[in-house]
Amino acid sequence: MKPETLSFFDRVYKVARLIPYGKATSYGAIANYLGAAKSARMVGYAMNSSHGKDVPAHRVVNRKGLLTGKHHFDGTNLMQQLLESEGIEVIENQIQNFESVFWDPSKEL
DNA sequence: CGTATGACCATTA
DNA sequence: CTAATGGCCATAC
Repeated sequence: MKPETLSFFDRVYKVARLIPYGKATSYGAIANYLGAAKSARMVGYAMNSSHGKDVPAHRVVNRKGLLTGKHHFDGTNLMQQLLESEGIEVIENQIQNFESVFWDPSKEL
């Protein structure tokens, strides 16, 4: 019931679903992997549209590991809880040891 | 159709 | 060092 936007969004969703458990990536990393390093915003916007999809948006954060999009989740700390549930330490909406859980599609794939 | 905004990132001043 | 700006694509009004 949603017209196939068929764009970066679809590709972003695919990559987002490829994120392994206990890992997280950044918008720019995905955009870079898609060949649109300057379209990091689109990735974030795609997540916004990912509502109702199998896209683990909680595993996608900004370059600093900051849960910028946590505000878009159901609850206020839902995103943080999900990440912590995966073994990722999150404090004040910021992922600790981010590089430790950073998953770069461009490198892993 | 044109304008404004958005879960960002990198560069330049 | 911090602050400001450009770029990208899609959605909403």
